[in-house]
Amino acid sequence: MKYEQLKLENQICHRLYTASNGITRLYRPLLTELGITYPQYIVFLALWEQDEISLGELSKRTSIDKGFLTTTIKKLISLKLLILIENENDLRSKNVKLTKKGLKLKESAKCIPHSILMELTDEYFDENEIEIFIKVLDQINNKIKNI
Amino acid sequence: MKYEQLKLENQICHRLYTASNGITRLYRPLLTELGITYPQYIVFLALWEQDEISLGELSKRTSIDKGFLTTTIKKLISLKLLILIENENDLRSKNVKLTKKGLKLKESAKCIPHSILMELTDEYFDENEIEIFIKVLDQINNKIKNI
DNA sequence: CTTTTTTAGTTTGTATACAAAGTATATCTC
DNA sequence: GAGATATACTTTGTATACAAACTAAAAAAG
Repeated sequence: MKYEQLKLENQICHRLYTASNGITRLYRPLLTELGITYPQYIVFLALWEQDEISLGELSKRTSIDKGFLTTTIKKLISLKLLILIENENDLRSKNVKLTKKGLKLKESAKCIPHSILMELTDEYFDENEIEIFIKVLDQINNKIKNI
Repeated sequence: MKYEQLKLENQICHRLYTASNGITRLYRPLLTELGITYPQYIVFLALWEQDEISLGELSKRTSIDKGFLTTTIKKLISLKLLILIENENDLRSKNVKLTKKGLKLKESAKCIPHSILMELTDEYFDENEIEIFIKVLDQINNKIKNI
């Protein structure tokens, strides 16, 4: 078959693209309850783990593009969930800091990972296969992280 | 650990999100040469396989939202790669049809899947693991297809 | 056959993704 | 320490993703 490799069915990338979009849709109603969106949630996951990091560092940890991160942070500041703090040692750099409201959100978010897991897995998922799935995702991410 | 499940490192979804965005970035330069974008490429993969299908059918096959598909098709029509044909039996429905130019693009696209594979796999990827990877993606997609 | 409901596609509004150009500060080089 | 270079972040422009409201035609129900 001359064009076998162009068949949609044979594109791992299309499966990945569909799955990623779908998972974001799965999160949407849960996150809407918290008043945030998926990439905003990713920002919070990073900050709940370590607060007061620079925009550059936050971009690295979340893999969210710096340009889009600027927009996202601005939005979260307008929602009183974050503030930006100037770095005295380097006036170009700014640190992101959770407000009390932003920190409190963590309590409401606690149940989200479990809820998502439940929605995804009333069909049987094999533990070992999930492990391999994660391994391959990590290989891909490792391969493309500098692109 | 009370919040262990909120750690970014433990989010399969974030890995998936990063991988999907990264793969799209990987395609970008190759597709730019053809003058198209990633979702446009997905539309072509579907049409090269079967031409003259309705917008609804195309949306189902590509998992591209109908609203966005309307925009995408309009763009591709302006690039003279497609045309829309009225369906005489149902005036609500329209069929998408490749132009000669759109059909010809297939020849230039033929090498893309292999190029992407080469870029991704100068590190070792295990055949069996890829198979499991695809299986899990299919399980996820199957689970969320109606959301 | 008229009314109701469903279906196919479009439009609108908001959020996301990201390349590329721009601004300001810091660091390096001589 | 003045000029060149690099870094941190912002802005701009275009494309993507998608919910929700809308339009028009088809199918179903009465």
